[in-house]
Amino acid sequence: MLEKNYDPKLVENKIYDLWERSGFFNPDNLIQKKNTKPFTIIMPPPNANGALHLGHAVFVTLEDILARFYRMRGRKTLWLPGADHAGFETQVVFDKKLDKEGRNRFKMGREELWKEIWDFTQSNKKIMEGQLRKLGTSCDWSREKFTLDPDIISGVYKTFQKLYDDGLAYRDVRVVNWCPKHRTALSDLEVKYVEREDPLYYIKYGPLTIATVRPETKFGDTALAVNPGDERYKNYIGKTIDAVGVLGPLKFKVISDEAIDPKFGTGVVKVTPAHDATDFEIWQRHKDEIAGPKVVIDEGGRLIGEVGEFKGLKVAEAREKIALKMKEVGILEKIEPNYKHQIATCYKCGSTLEPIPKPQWFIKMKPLAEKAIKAVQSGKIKFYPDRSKKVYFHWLKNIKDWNISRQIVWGIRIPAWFRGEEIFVGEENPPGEGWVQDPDVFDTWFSSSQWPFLTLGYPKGSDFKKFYPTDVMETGYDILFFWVARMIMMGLYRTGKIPFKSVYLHGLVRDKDRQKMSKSKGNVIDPLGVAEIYGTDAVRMALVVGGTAGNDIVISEEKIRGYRNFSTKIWNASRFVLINNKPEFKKIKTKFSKDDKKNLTDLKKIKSQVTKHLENFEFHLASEKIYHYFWHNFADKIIETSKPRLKSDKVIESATAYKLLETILVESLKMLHPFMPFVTEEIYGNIDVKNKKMLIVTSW
RNA sequence: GCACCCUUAGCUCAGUGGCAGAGCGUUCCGUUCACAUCGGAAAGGCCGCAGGUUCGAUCCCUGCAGGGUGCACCA
Repeated sequence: MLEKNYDPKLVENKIYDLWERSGFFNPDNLIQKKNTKPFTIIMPPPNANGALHLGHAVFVTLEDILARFYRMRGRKTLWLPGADHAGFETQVVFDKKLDKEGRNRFKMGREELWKEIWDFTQSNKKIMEGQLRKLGTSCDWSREKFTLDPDIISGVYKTFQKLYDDGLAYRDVRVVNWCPKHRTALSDLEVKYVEREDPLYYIKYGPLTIATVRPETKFGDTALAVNPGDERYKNYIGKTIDAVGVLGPLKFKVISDEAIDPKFGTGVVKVTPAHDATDFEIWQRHKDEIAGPKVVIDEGGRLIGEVGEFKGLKVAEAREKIALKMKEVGILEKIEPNYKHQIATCYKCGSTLEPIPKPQWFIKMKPLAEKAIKAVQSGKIKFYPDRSKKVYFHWLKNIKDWNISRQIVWGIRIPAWFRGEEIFVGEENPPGEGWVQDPDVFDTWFSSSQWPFLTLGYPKGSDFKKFYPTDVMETGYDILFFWVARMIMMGLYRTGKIPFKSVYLHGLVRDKDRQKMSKSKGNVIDPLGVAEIYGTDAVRMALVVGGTAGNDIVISEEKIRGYRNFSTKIWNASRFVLINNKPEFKKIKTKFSKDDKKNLTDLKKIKSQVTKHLENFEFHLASEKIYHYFWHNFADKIIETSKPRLKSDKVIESATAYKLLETILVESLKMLHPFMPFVTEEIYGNIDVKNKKMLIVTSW
């Protein structure tokens, strides 16, 4: 019999243990219903570098709803959990930790650093696994993967080798997005553009004047450029002009290039191939005429090379001093003080990125992107919300090659070796002497892009044959490009098949004033903390109701409290039903009245609506419907009107009333189970029904 | 600059080509009843603005305004 009050603390751990020991999280222990296929979700592996936050609770809830729903519908359900080593992200977290301890990764050996981060992630991973359990995650722990498992690394190597052999992975020197603080290159997606006001300097180059916000790069200039159609400068094209530099006289060739916008500034540009990506490309088009990259800024953002007295200065300081000097020399024409422009910054630390030339590994994206576009256009992969595919197309149609080299230790080391001009790529060490391995590691997202098929043991694993393509990829819209698009590209490339049939994108979690949650604002809700107070079921419900695909999710403690009240309601209504059961009812043949039958028809209707909504990933509609039905139909009306009947002297009357309530209760618990698994399983365990199994595997 | 989204009750959000919805909040009433972690009731709306399509538009189309997000970029 149910206790007077529902206490999640007493119930949740016990129920989770029961589920876990039952083996039902593992599809191998489930019975497949006829004419159905397995149902597969690969969990977005949380980063093993910190505690779970509400964003994790969102994906756990939505995916757990799907897993439980399809499991109850008789499909062999695999929800495969994992953890991500999260290369750069973890490196940054660990850097901060080292900083607090007064240490620095640049002063540590590779092995030593690796070992420490390994231990750090392993202990985080363990904590995270416990937290996932607390949230009710019904995933198959026996298949859990880590992105640095040997088989995963081996698979990543094979993919890289295939890309290399197919000419899709190549090594090249490019001006890359360089973070001087973290001392690594970043992909274009990891660049955050912020608006800033800076002085715009107009500088004389002999007879011509250029405008720039970066006078400190002028030591790296190798030419001047104008638009070929610009009448003003027609006579200069191809000529070499004499100019006064801050360190003495200079000569520059004037070239013409379409990339120059005649309407901007003076229409003349200094070409600095080493420190500007566009200028680098201009140089590549004019290799015969002008000199290439002349590096004058180093990896730490300090001036180096032929920079005279400015050597060793940081960029910002050098800029001011150079401006003064230019004024002295008489080549500073004017300064526009508040020029508004966008600057590239590191998405993690906000440092201004320094474009510098570096040899890196790139992936040629166009051919991969075309197939990924087709897979969605043809409808093989569906997006929820549908509109997000427009964003997906837009990105893929304008995609640039992907820099996958990172100059950090934490990650999968690139399996490439160099010997002079020779390059060797392969899983095994190269034959012969004198090879040096690339010290760089892969961008984490490179390995993540292969997650769905590698976790299933591609190409030979039986799981791959059974569970691939997976059914749903459920993740946040903020990683549509980082992860989802790349998984589609790499899945198609490696396996020839789509990695998943549906993509469901949830939004960011915001507080009740629509603010993003952040530690500095002090509005962070710890999912485990509120689950401890109000119960996991309440937190899950609060995350689901009112949240639609692709839109941000608003949550507050009040809302969670509201759904705590709902679990109380479920508990008490169930308790009422169960205390009205009598042993003799079993023998009574009940006869439902007209009203009873109508109630049962209504129940059926609700059930089919909830089913439809879940099939369509309309979690908010399904949860609202069942919430409303249980509270305002079942508890408020059906239970209330049955009270006199339950007290009736005629056993057939009371037995029928009871039977009706029990029937509706059982069906309601089933419908509620995916959303609120703990309280429903606990109550179900106290109901005396025929051939009872655990609710988690009771037929929907 | 280009793209995408949003604008509905005090707040946060659902929703539909046919009388406008929920939660929270507010106000009032109610505790020997499964439940005060509750029940009952009420107040509260030009569905952003202007056109168009339609018998009928909050919903579909066009334009505008305000807000948000993404992508790109001119030195």
